[in-house]
Amino acid sequence: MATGREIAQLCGVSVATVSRVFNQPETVNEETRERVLRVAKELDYRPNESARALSTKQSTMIGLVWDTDHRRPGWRHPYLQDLLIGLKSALSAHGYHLLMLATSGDSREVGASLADPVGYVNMTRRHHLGGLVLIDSGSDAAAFEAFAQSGFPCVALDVAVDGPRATYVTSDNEGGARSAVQHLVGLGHSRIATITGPLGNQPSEARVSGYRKALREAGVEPRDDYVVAGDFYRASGTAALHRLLALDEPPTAVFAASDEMAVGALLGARAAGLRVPQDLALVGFDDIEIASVVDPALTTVAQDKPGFGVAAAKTIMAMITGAGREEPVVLPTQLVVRDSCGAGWSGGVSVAGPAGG
Amino acid sequence: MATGREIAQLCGVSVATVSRVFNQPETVNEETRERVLRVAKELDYRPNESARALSTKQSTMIGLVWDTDHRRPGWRHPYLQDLLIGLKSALSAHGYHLLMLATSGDSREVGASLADPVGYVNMTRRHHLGGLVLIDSGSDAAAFEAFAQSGFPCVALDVAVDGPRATYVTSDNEGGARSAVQHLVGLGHSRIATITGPLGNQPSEARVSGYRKALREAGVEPRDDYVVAGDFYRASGTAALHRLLALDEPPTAVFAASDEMAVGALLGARAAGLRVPQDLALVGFDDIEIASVVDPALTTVAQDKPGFGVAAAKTIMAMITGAGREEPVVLPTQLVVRDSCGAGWSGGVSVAGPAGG
DNA sequence: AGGGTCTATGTAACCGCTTACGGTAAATCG
DNA sequence: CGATTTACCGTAAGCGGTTACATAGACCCT
Repeated sequence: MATGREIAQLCGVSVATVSRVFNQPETVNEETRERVLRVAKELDYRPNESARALSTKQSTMIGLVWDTDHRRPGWRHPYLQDLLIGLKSALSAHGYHLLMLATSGDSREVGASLADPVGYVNMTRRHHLGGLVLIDSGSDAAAFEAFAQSGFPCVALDVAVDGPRATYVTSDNEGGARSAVQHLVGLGHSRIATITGPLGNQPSEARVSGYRKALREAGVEPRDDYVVAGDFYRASGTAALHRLLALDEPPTAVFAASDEMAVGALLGARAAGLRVPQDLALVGFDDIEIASVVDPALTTVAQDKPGFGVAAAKTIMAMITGAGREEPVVLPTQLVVRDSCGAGWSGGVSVAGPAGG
Repeated sequence: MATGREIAQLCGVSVATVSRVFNQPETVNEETRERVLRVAKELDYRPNESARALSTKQSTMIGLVWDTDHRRPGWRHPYLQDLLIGLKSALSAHGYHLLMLATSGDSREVGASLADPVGYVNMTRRHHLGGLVLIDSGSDAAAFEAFAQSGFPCVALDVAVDGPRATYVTSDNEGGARSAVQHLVGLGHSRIATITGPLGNQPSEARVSGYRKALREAGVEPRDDYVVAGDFYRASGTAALHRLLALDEPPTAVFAASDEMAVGALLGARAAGLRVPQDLALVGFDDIEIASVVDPALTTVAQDKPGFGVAAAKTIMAMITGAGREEPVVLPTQLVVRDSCGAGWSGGVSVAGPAGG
């Protein structure tokens, strides 16, 4: 591998000049610059990033902290791929790269052990990463929060961390849920239940909140027995639906806080002999791929999937470049009306009277 | 940030000894070692990986080359997440990390321009990566092949590259396809068509080959008009099915080379008024999530998704550690019988006579 | 002509770690 | 008991860049 020194010798200049050619081209004479560039090309020169990082005390890498939650094995991020695409392309534009990190081992605390070679806290310091993008896997919120306080540039996804140089990006979960429930109300439903995500999960809480808000706005008093907790998994959707159907006054519509749970509820409804949407209207959240292929196709609240990645990248870059923190970004959601809610279904909504307290 | 020098001073030893404590602990006196470790812990010391890499001329990072194919926008890898999970965990065990790279810009050739800061060829050299994992995105096969010849440790997924230190991991595509078609034959079908992946794509070719082999083994002569090309996308499955149905003697069963296309075919069949599996049996490939939720649930050939990542990680680590190349690994597939093929369907298979040339 | 600017470049220190080499003292050997 | 090995550790030379500072010439001004 050719080094700067070799180029310098061949060009009859000093290594400093070679370095300048690549870092502050305007400070070097045009003729010299071209000579250096030509020789560099001939030698197929590639600057050594390690040497560079050592000298400048910063790297062009940002860490992506992503773990499959050990407390919820089998859990998959609903749109990791789109997220990565957005993240990667936006970062590339700045010449930055993604290093995949884990919350492994004992590295969960900020004062993580030196021995753990793979935890993100460790890696951040060992590699002088420019910043961190934190994907909430459900169990790391507290550790993320602590890390954010350390003053290191980071942006979390779907968990509202705060810190001197920390911020987050999330969907308008409340608004999304609200529009979903409003849609159901508009179709004539008043007995609307919801299947929530895990307790303590922020998007989950926000969706419940949006659900309640929409109900109140419609003059319907939210009922506690219509709010049943799930965990975003499919099976919990089925279980939750069973509980709802066992109520004295079962709901005529259900808003599930994830598409997976909505599919679970769909399966449960079918097993219970209910037709969707005729006997039970269903709306989900996420707009994962499955939503459009189940039968009936799922009405759902779509998130801006690549937008997450792009927003995260832009925000982290802004924080690396400038000082201070950036404002949190809240991405808009969009209700995608398909078949499971009964809108446009020729048979009409079968139950539901006018809204009334 | 504490440095090795500081530790050395506090301990009254030289930096060389500090370095030894972390790299060749057995060569330093136990008492000294413990003293150094204690001080390191107190100072919350983290070795600077850039300095380390600069000195040793190698990093603990391996590159993951993954692009969404620009020729096929919207294409998603069928199981990227599982792949990443397997890859990451297996790599972590060796203290290695994943750096996400792209085939961007003019970096497609080995002699890529120095100016391009993000292409994988460049990154590999600039960062002294330990090796590369190449995910076939459909259009990079030739570039991968060229790169593999360069002697750099790399393992490609689903594309058979060859080189001094290159190998690949893939599924038993031929065997998988064969078992799918055998199953169809076993159900009494003889007019079995296939919807293939893109021409030139290796897994696609292998699946066609398995299809033909199974047919011949069953004494059925493959017909050219029963082989229609798709591109792995859903829409191409629908289009292909239309063509098949327009034949004088339409098939009674279809093996699609991807689940996406199988779903497309399913939609097409439904639109054409055909019932699946009664009027048309359908088998897919991949076992993506969607496969189990469509109606009827898709019979398909499952790939060992996390196995890809684990195998890739093991292989690349073996090549980094030792010299030379590793043998390609071919992962077994498994036929997952669900409803779309008509097995176990009480109505039985409606068409299909005994196999006959 | 002397002083001040500006431009272009060289000099050399430094970033933090690894490691070849050499030295010292204790242990082992014939 | 002198010679040789062994265990342990320090010295110092890198690794390949960046950059503060110094220098030198060209140019402009009074």
